[in-house]
Amino acid sequence: MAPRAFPWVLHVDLDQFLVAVELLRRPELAGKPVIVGGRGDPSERTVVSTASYEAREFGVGSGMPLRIAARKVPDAIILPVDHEAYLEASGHVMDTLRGLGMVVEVLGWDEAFLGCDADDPEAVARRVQETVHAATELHCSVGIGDNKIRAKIATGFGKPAGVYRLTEENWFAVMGERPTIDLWGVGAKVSKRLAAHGISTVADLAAADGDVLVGEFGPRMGAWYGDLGRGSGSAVVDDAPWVARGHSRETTYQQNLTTPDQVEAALRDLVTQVHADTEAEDRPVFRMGLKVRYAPFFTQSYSKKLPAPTRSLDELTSAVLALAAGMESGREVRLLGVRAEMVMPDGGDPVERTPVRGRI
DNA sequence: TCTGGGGTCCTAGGACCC
DNA sequence: TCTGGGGTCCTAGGACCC
Repeated sequence: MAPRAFPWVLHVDLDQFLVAVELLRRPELAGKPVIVGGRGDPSERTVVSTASYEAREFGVGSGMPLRIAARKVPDAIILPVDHEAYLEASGHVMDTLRGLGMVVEVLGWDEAFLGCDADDPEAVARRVQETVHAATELHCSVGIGDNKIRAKIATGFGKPAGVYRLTEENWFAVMGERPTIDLWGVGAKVSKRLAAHGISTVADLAAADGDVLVGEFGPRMGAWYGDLGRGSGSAVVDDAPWVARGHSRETTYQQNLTTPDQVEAALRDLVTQVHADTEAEDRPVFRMGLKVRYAPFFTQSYSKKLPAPTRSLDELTSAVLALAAGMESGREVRLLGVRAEMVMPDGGDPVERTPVRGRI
């Protein structure tokens, strides 16, 4: 169906999704502090993907080094990330949502926007929760908004397993006095830069001088942040399948790489994986990128457009090795990443998307 | 405390052309 | 000998999200 704007947007977000999927096959872990991350080994360099609500009580959350999480919750059950299982559960959830006859815009493994025409969106939200639970035994929270921004932010107030409505009516009452970092798309860096202009709250941002924002962040992002402060945004829901612009593979090595031979072998391995990912989509590659993190934590990236789009592993490999010639010698390498950008399926330009996750 | 992996989009500055 | 302004393409780096 062609994308269109809806009077209501519902944002569906599965509660503690990775943990919830694990609990389905290990119900005896319910009620315990469960952490999903890496290969399940807290001695490795990795982070928490999802923590159960019980583990969050101890201050553990997504993105935290697994080592630290294990220290905070000594009796936590730490499980490895099982992509296949989550992908399958995710597909089941998304199919269930489509089965309701609604337009579904998938945002990630565990969340989606739904277009809603009904007069009583809360009733629809409850029906979504019941249907998803009946089909998958998974609980979700639902945010209701008059656009995607507000729907997305509303979900946070509904967790867990609740429903919350955020519209032009209550935007400033609910969000006005909150810090800008609570907005979707404002992180630590941007909130600090805003604060330097005396912009601390959402209401401050909404009232901020557009010229100040544009001066600080550029024409597009400046305008974007102003709109974000006012909670204004698109209500278009688009169920067109996602087409990736590229694929990348990266590895943080448990022991830093120290020799050029180790680096070259690792790069060849990564290029081979990326090549397989692009071949799986039958799409030629037009640009290759290389990311290097030197110890202790300094990142550099390089990229180069190829002379012509190609599907040859040899050509991708030589391109990456050529980029690697620009690496600093004699420094220990902590992470390597290889990225391939692919020609769009119809050969045309990629469709324009907007700043937050390219989706709103 | 020590920081994953896979994505997206935006901005700035240099090169190059007219 | 010293020098404009505008446009586009390319690359590096930054920021954010799940």
